[in-house]
Amino acid sequence: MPGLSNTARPLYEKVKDFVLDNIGNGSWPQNEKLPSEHELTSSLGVSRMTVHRALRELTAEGYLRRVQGVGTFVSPPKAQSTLIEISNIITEIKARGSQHRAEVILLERIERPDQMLLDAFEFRKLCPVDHSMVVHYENGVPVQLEERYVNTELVKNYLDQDFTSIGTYDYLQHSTPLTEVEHLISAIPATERHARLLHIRERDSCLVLNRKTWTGQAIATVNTFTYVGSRYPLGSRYLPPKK
Amino acid sequence: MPGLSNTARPLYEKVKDFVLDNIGNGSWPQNEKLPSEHELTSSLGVSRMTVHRALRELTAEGYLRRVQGVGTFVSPPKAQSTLIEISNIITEIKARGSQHRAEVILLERIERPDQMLLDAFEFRKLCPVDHSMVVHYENGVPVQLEERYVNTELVKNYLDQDFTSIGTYDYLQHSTPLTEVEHLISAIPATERHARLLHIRERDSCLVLNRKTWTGQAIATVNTFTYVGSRYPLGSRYLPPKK
DNA sequence: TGTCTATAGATGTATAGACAACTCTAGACA
DNA sequence: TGTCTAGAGTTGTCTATACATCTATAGACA
Repeated sequence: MPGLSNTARPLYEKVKDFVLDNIGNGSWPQNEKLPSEHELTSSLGVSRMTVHRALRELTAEGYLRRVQGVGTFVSPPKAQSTLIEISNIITEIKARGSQHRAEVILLERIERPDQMLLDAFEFRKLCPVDHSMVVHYENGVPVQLEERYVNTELVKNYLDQDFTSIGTYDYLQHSTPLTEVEHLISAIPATERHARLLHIRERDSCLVLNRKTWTGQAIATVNTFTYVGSRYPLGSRYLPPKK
Repeated sequence: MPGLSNTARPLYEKVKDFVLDNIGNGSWPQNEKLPSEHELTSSLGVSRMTVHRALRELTAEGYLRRVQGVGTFVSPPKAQSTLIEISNIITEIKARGSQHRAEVILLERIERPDQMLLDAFEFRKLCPVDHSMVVHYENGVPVQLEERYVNTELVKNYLDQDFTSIGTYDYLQHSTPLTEVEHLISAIPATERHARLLHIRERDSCLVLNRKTWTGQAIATVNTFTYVGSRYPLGSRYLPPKK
């Protein structure tokens, strides 16, 4: 019982607090070897399974590193690699209390993709591609140009959906759950077309989020989102799980 | 034993696979109520703790939603909000096999910050700020301008560290573990200074990652990274935990 | 000196059982 | 009819125990 707080939390949470405290106040510096599960079990007066669960979760959260047969160690502090959450623009606009509207600029089927598209899809054999462009407005102001290319072999009836109301991913998620995703964020100067659609000047800076989706071997979609930089930055906030 | 794979994985992993399979092939659609732990226990022939661990981890990973006293349900598919990992540029350059070099452009102490700085730090009382600018090179090509403002009250001896070799965060992490972080990604046109330091043209598009760090109430740092968009995009790849 | 092996010690997984906490509902009761 | 209550069902936590698996090392042995 020495060291464990007496608030009404589960025991394994108290053990986690105990460990985080020791890391936080410097008692257990980086790469320090923790007491073994057995030692913690007897010194804290809880069962080994409880200690084990606490240490396992802290490991999953990045605070500890465990090596079977050796021991448990304090990990170097994280957040030198940090997570950012990219959310669906429709839900985000609504979450901000703004009004959302979408406008379909283009819907077409490309029967014979050019070389650039073929490369992007890593095609082995030729296959038609569906192409869509949608502009999203927040309170009447255009904030995002969304461009999608979809492999027709993998997603049927892509062009039939309602592009103005459905979430970016919802359609694909329903048809093919558990896919792989690749993201790439970059900055580009606005082309003449960008400028016209987003009400900005040519060569203004745009934030581009490129998203590729896989199912098995073949690539199903390439989505490109162009955000107007200053109007719509991507953001996130990380709060450590410390209570 | 019906339904569990026979590869050499731990049992709770097999149970997770079993659940993910049923979600993936549509047997258990969105919001479907899963069999209770007791039912899974007897139908799969494993103990309840094993089932419980599998379901708990799948819940933490976002696949399930559990309500005490009611049951377990299939969550709507995730990845409409997706995670991106931002890594330290030094380690990333080295991971790509390139050579890294950094050049200190400026080191100064601002005794009386102007209004813009005061706002960024949300200062209550006046306090000097340390300011640094470093350019990072990959194989001799400038790829990033790193600008930091540090509250001197919270981080002592900031200007004494070796800016060219130490990781972006390492120093701060050592002195103050378990901090809060806020990120903002945006795109801006290069100023004359950017253009000169990064060997690009004025008004070229730059990717900006703004990072604020907090310890308790006061803000410790505001970091600004300017990536040259096309040369150094931010990226990530998400692979579902399916084996 | 070098190599192999047995072993201690650590973490990883699995089980059975018990109790706690929460939700919903059928049925008692006014 | 409306309200309250007891209970069944479900998930959450905790313990005690056992065995598996991995690692490092001390000591036997060539």
